[in-house]
Order: sequence, then structure tokens, then C-alpha cells
Amino acid sequence: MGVTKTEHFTDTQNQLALVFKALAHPARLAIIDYLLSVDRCICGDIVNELPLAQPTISQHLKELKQAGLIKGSIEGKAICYCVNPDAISQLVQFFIHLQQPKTARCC
Amino acid sequence: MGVTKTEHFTDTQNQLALVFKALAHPARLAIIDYLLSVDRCICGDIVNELPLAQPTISQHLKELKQAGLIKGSIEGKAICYCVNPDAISQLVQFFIHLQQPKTARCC
DNA sequence: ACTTATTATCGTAATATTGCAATATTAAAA
DNA sequence: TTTTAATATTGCAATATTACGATAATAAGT
Repeated sequence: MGVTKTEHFTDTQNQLALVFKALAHPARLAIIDYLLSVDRCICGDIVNELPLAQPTISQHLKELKQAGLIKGSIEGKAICYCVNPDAISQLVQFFIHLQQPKTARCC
Repeated sequence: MGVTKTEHFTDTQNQLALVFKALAHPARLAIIDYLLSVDRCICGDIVNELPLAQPTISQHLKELKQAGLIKGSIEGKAICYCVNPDAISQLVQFFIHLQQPKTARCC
């Protein structure tokens, strides 16, 4: 089918899955890496930094933004993008929760 | 196309993208939630816990295992599954790296 | 208004993912 | 060894994702 049965899962599971889906592409991780590698917001040179066509990068940026992982604001004819620290914090919390030790682990 | 241009990205970006892809489905997050909700390994009752057919769950378990997120060992005619704490630790490290404060953020 | 520069959207071809019925495999139990 | 129980694999239909050319939209500068 190719259609996920979202109705059978919790809101948290569905929403978190969407965030991970946004992270599940090397180009989008490369975009995040690049946004973090410079010590300021990026206004316009993302396309030159990645080996993909401009429409493809625009699409990836849209997905990252919809997932809340990056923030973008219009600055004249360019767009200012940066990583959304709140989203990162939430993900850290999620994995720290996963790290909670349980008793009687057997493997 | 539908084919990711992995050759243009770093090994780290490609490998991490595969882990996130494994997490990018609510059923697989539900499996992880369930594995963590019980204080022991699960030997056989995952199928009864989720609203999906047995082949579908088997497939999801395979993907989680290939991504290194869970560990499974054969126990007679059942399989013992549990979350792989090493994988979780790596993800925590990744996000903590993303949290590093940078100077001169503008948005 | 026209041009230029930058980003977004549309359309579409190639490929990947999802879910499950049918079937196979595996190992314990009878 | 036959049966039974549990999990894995195969095959396939429906849908989603990826990438990019063509084109549109937006806004600054002339």
C-alpha cells in the first residue's frame, strides 16, 4: 500500500515519526550541519553549498521547516534560515527518556 | 526519481539518515515504546500488542534491527527483542552536538 | 516599468515504502 | 516424525518520496 496507518498510533508517535522523517535524508542532515557550521543565520547561500538543484533544496528546506527543525524568515529577496533550538531540545529529551535504565534487562 | 544521491554526502550523514528512517514510522516508535514499557526483553508478544498483521510487524522489527536500534536473539521458537542502549546513546550525543550554542544567532 | 537575483511551486519520471495474504522456515512438544 | 506455535520471506498493489526542468512569484536595484 504505502500508506501509514496513523490512526492506530498515538499523537506523540505520529508527530515524532514526522520529525524523524524530516531527518531521514542525508541532504537534510547536510543542511542542518551547514546551518550549524556557520555562526550565524544563512541568507541565501545554501544552494551553493550542496550538490543538488535549487528546487530540490527548496523542497528539503520546506520539509525541515514544516517539521519545526529549522526556522526561516523573509529578508528582502533572500530567506534567513537557522536551526530551531526548541526542536533539538525536545529530541534530546526524547532520547534521554529512552535511555532510562530499566530493571532486569536480559540482553 | 525517488533515489537518494548518497554519493554526495558524508558517511556520517548517510548512516545517520538510515537510523532516522528507521525511527520515521509510528509503528516502529510504538515497538520501541513497548519494548521500553516492560522491564524485560520481549519474547513473542509484540504482534499481539500492535494493530498490524504479523508480516508487517516482522518487517518493522527487521528494519529496527538493521538500523541497530534494537537487538534480537533467538530463544527457542521465539525471539527475544530489546532496545539497544548503545544506539540510543549515540543519538543523544548527536543531538547534544546540535545543541552547542553558537555566537551571533539572529533568529 | 524593466531587469536581476533569489526562492517557491508545478509537473512528472524513477524509485522506495507500506501493508498484508500466502507461504516458508524454524524449533519445541507430542 | 508429525504436529504445533512463532517468526521470516515472498510477491504485489497502493501510495509516498526524490530529484529536477520549467516556470512562477517576490522584492531589490536601475
